[in-house]
Amino acid sequence: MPELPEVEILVRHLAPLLKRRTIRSVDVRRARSIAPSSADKFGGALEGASFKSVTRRGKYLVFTLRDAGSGGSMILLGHLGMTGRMYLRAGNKPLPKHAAVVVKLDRGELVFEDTRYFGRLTLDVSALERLGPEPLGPEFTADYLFSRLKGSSQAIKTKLLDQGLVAGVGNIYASEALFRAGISPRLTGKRLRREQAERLWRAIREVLEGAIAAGSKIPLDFAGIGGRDGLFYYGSEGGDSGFYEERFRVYDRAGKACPRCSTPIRRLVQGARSTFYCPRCQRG
DNA sequence: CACCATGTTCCTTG
DNA sequence: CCAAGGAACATGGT
Repeated sequence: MPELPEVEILVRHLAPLLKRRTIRSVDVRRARSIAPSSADKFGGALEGASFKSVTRRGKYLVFTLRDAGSGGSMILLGHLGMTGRMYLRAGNKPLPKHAAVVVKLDRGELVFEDTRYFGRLTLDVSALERLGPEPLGPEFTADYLFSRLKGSSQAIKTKLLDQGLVAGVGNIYASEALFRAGISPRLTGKRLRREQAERLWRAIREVLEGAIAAGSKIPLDFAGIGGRDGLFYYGSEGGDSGFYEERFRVYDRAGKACPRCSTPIRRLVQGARSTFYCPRCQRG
């Protein structure tokens, strides 16, 4: 579920559902999924607090709460890791096998489910300080991107995964953006020309905006009322409409035809992660 | 059994 | 001090 567009869609669904809800108690079912790791401290800090807003920063969910005692603000950060999901549970359904944390509200309960337990729900907000600019915000400019990349001897694809460079791009959209920009994932930062940086800047924004627009059209049920749980899959889930089929042009498409030139898409490994690209459309 | 998976942090090496 | 590379975390799918 986890790159910027998926988190953005999740936040848009959750915000109205959680606003003004009060936390009654917190059921920590996996200690490693929270911080501070003491369930008593974690739950104690949250009990009685109410949601003021739910926003996003990079791949993080930012829950701004009103503290019951002091009346001041506090922030709860959420990160989905690789397999995290969040939704309000329908009262009649059992908890999922990998429910990590259940936040019981004055009405309903928020479930944080996470199969691999790489995600977190934390009161420690220090991770935010290390994040680079929002890719869709005003601070992320072509000049910024070029100046940050031009000294790097690292492959450009690997650099795009650096959350300190730009916040929210992950393994899928890094490949997608490079394809859209027609740039080889192996190109190093120092060999990237200004004009390429400009194209890459535009491609990153377009790819993310496109994914958000696509996600906005999917009927989802984060309130847990309908037939499906409120889960937003990036992949070929959902069945209806073949909607997901065209979401990715190169990611996970090794051996399949490039949508632009029909050359088979290739997979390579960079920094222990898969990269997908078209060897013909992405040279140099 | 082998290998792969949307992410981040920590450790080592240079 | 910094950059870069890799392992670790944990579970499931193919």
